[in-house]
Amino acid sequence: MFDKNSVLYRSLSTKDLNLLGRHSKMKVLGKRQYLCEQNTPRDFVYTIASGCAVAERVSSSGRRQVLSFIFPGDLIGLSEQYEFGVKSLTPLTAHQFDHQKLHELAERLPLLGENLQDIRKLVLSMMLDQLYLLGQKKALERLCYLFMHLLERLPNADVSCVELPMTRLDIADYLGLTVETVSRSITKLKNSGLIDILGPHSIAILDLDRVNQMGVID
Amino acid sequence: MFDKNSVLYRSLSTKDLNLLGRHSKMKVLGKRQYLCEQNTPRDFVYTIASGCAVAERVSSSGRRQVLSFIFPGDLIGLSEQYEFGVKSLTPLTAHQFDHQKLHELAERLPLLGENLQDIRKLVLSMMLDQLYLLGQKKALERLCYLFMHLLERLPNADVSCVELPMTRLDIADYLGLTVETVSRSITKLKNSGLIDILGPHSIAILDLDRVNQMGVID
DNA sequence: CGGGCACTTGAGGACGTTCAAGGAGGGTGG
DNA sequence: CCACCCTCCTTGAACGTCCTCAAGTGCCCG
Repeated sequence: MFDKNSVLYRSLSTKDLNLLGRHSKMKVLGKRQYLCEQNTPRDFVYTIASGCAVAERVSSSGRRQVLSFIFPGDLIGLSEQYEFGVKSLTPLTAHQFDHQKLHELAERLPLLGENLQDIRKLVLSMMLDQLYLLGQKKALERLCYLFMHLLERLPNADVSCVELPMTRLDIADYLGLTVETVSRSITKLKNSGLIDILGPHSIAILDLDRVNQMGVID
Repeated sequence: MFDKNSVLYRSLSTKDLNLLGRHSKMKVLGKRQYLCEQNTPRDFVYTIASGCAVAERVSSSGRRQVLSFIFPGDLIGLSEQYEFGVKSLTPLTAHQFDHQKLHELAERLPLLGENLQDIRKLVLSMMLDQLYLLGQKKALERLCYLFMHLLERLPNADVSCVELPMTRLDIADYLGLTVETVSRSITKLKNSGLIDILGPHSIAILDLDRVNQMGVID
């Protein structure tokens, strides 16, 4: 039932997983629907079972920063309040937990508590990477970072075909660029022979070394 | 002994503070010295008693992202490994705790544990702000954000005089800009009458409303 | 007093944005 | 099933912001 790749469920016994299952509810969303909305009190915690989503922060002036793309296994809702909205990119299924219950369970199942801690560390580490990305890297480098990131995180991605479940606008708002710059940069990467464009929503990575080198954050 | 403004010590009884004090050691640093270095295993947790510091991440290519400016009361070292270096900007004093001991104490003192959780939330929230800042805001807006931030956080700051304990390069690396852009933007803010430059390391905020409006993140 | 570092300012250029237009795909209703 | 529309993507041209390179000034510290 639960995705073994999820950090939340890692190392848990079948018994523990069943216990978790009894406290979870399945939530199903269509395309471009909100799993949770910005600035609302957190009621539930979710783990993504299938599909992709985006965590976004929209200011009153209308500008939007995409904080993260979200994939199967990921956990949503660790902070007290939803400081950002989460919107599905594809049809999506998620396991819904009452956050109070989950923390009670974490007290009883030390492994679960550890997993929650690990998730917090992962989130922190990813955010540090993104800060470096936005502060220091150029448009082409940012895109290479994204492609490597997607290659790692998308369930069915491989070098010969990386699906892009998000729009150019989502990418732009994630990388701190405009749609046009994203589009032009992708074209430029293709013309340089680093990637191939298989369709508007899928690319192939032709020169993994160079894409990786341009994208890495160390 | 301990700064009451620090979130870590908030609400703690004198008895609890004394208990903490018995497990802490004073650490004293000069200017521009490392409290902890990037990519070294975390051995200690620190709270800043006096002085300012900067949390920075330097990549192998030499580019540097300043993650945060650090002020009295702030806590350093919650993550497993130092994912960033912390360097003093001014002479600095800090309370040093063994991180193992601190977490044991947090088990025994629920208030302390809560404070640690609150700090994690604050850090997360500040990082989200900074992501928005770097992804969406322009140079002038970033500077206004910094000034408002310093006004809130610096112990002795008020509208008529905000000290800047960091160099232009620190500011540039924090805001994802170059030294020259920072310098020019400060001049531009002065020429627009939003601020006054009292010296290379102190400014006055003349039009608080507009500076705030340009800097806010919502 | 000298040297070095930090800060400022200028000129020119690169990178990214804005504005505008055109095309391609997908979904809906006739 | 086709026509239409809408959204998304791409491309071009002009512009603006920020960066790079370079020079000059001021200040702190030895």
